[in-house]
Amino acid sequence: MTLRHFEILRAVAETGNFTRAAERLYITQSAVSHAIRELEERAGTALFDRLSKSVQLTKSGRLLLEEILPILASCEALDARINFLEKRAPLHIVSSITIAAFWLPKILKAFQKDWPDIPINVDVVSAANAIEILRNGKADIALIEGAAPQGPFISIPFASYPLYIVCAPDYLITHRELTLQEFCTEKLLLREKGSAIRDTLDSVLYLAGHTAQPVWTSVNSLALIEAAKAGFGITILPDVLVGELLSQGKLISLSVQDLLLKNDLIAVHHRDKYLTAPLRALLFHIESTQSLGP
Amino acid sequence: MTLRHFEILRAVAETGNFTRAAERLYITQSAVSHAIRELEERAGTALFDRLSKSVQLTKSGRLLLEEILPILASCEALDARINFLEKRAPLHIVSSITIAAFWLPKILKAFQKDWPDIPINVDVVSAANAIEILRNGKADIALIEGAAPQGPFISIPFASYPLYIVCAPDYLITHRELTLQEFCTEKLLLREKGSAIRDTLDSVLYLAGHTAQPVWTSVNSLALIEAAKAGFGITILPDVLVGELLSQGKLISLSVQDLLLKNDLIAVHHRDKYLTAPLRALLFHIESTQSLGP
DNA sequence: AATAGTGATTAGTTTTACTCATATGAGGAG
DNA sequence: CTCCTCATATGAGTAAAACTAATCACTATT
Repeated sequence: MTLRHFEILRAVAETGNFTRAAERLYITQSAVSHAIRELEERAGTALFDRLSKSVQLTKSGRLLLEEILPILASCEALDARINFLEKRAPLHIVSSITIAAFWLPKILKAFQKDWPDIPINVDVVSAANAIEILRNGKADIALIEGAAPQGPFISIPFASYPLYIVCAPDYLITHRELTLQEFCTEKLLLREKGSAIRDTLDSVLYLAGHTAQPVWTSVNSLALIEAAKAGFGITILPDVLVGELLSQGKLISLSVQDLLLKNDLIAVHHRDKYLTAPLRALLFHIESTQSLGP
Repeated sequence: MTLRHFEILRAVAETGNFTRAAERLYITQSAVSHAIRELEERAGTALFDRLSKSVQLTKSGRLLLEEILPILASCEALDARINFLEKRAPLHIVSSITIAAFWLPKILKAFQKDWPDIPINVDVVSAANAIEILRNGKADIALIEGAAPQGPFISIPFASYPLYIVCAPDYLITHRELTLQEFCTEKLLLREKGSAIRDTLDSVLYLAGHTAQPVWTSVNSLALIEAAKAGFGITILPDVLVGELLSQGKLISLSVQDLLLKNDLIAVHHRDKYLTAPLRALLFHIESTQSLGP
């Protein structure tokens, strides 16, 4: 009992004639005869009465036909859509806050011009969570800041942004060029551990034998900006967030010896996960993003 | 894209493992691998991500699986019922009035003991109509009285009943044994042309050079009985209808030289129509009916 | 009686589905 | 680090299935 048998049964029922059913299916009458007989043997009863000039469904045949018609219809509908499976599968993106705010909108706008029908799902999470979600296969791609993660992943750097070490103009400070050691003794307003900026800072300090002991920790960069503006201390933030404040003179920029001044953005996907055409297109748009980035 | 591919896809999705899917289906892992690849080539995208120890449906794979599950379920439900197609197909019987009233109840009761689930449909029609319905394939079997019909039919005589020529005791008549000619000059109360009794009578008279000119014609034998009881004339009726009245003396029996005294009952079916098991059983019960008949 | 139109049958061929044997690759254990 | 286990992939060969070609048998029509 295959779909083929069902197709042949339907053709015979519709033409009332083995020979014409065969012509419609581009096979020989003999093949039709075989197929119907196999079905009849399987059913244990005749499906057609053979009249002299035509065949006619028996009651059993009619019952069977009624059952197979919807099955055939489903399969044919499926067959028509199977080429477009990818176009109906949603893309799941996890992204850091900053990338989601400043890069992702442009990327997705460009992507959706090419693939307007792909549903897109964005989750904003920390870098560490992003990788975990990727590992579990719950997302197709992660856009994070910082270093390429260990594990079964493929990382593609696609942009970077400068970081500024800033404080309020009235924040009391001896010089605008600090050593690492001096920096560590200042009042530091920092992002939480696990965030790209903080992790990079911590590792640089660790290698130099220092430790940052922030007076203020926040998961939200905007809170750090406000704290810095109010003169509570020194913070490190992306140019996209503080560029305008610097030019307005509401914050001033410091420099610290040997301290990183930029953050890398990377797109990460699971090594073993198949790249669908839409996903490849998305990656292409991400890679083309460097020039768009601030 | 065959049902087999769908079965394999489902097995892999459920086990998350080509090898175990193969074991479940009693085929080799290689066959599973081939089948999945064919589906993936057809779909133009991966359906499973190959992880190191297992495989996992991609989003496209999940979409496809959702579509094929109901199809597979329908096919399996069908497969379970296909053996019993005959048991769901109704039998369509056409029958003459007399047979329907006096023989059919016993026959159907016996039949339904063996095949309790077969729906049965009885239409009571004239003999001529019965054959026409049979010719069009609208009925499976006809139970009629009279001669075997011409055409692509198989007729099985299964019983016969005596006919009585009767009139009221007070009906004025010279003798109780009439010649054909005398009979024709009496007031005749007869069934309509096309009925078994009338057709047989007419043909006997025609061969002897006579014609019946009834004073009363009815499609309903009971009306003829009442007319005869009231002394309107002579009628010819089956023993099952008049036997009791004769023994009560409300009607008396006459004899007519060379005139038929019995009617044959035959079961007729179309030569080209397949005999299902239930239909064969019904025919068997009909043939066993002789002894049951009155 | 000849003929046209139909399905059935059977032997042979092509195609498909599957197996067998082997390659390949990722993890984990010694 | 190498070897072993546990996976899938691949390719050649085989068995099974589907199909073809040729012919038969039957019915109805001319």
